[in-house]
Amino acid sequence: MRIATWNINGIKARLELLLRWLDEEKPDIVGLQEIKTVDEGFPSAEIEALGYNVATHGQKSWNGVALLSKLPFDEINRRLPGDDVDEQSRLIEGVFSVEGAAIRVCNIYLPNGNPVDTEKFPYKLRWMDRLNSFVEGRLALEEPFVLMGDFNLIPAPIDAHDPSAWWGDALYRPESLERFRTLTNLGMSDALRSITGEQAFTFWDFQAGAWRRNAGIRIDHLMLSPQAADRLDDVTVHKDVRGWDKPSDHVPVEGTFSF
DNA sequence: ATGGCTCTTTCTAAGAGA
Repeated sequence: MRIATWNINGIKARLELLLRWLDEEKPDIVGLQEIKTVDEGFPSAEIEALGYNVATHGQKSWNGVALLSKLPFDEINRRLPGDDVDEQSRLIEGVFSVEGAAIRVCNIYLPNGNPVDTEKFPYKLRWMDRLNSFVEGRLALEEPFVLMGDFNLIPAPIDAHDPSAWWGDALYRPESLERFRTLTNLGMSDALRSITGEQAFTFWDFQAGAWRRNAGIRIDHLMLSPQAADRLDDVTVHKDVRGWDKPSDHVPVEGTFSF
């Protein structure tokens, strides 16, 4: 089974790109972030025509996440628990049956957190604290659990073309990295880093010739419970998609699993 | 090499992204 995450940066502007990639790669489960539309505006019919079931957690203008799956959904969960007044649509989770067992796939769009001297940074940190509490509960289920998405987090110096340029940025601040380490310490492993020590970027800014200069960062991740990590065979970063017409600034990251 | 994009909106300029 192949499970992918992709920040699509606006589904309306990116539908042709998504359909082409789905048609070429035919992944089993895809988590999209930044769909930037309400649920009613999501082009489900075109995606269902390629054989996918679709679940969305949309929001007007900003944020918004979706799950696409060739397998039927046994369960769908929306919203990150822990703050009843948080209006931002940043989490959708699906449960699927494979070989008689449950596989849980949670798709997130973690807050960016910039600028750090505004309310956006403490919101990011609180969101990460809530996420870690949520993950603790999921790990107690002892299931194959994939937590994937745009984490807006650079895990280590190797994950940026120029780490020093990110010093002080919410994606690389000590407070953000500390909370990401907590996620790892709870038992979630970084799929790509468990496969390779090589540098691999997932985002290149639209500005300043970042793609041409390969001035990227790695912020899109698949984090795995022990039961999912045991079944991981490979991780592929679909870097070529960044060079397609009207690309997103992020590319798909896909894990291949033996279930 | 300090270069400067692309999305959204009861748009037409401004906020957000990272």
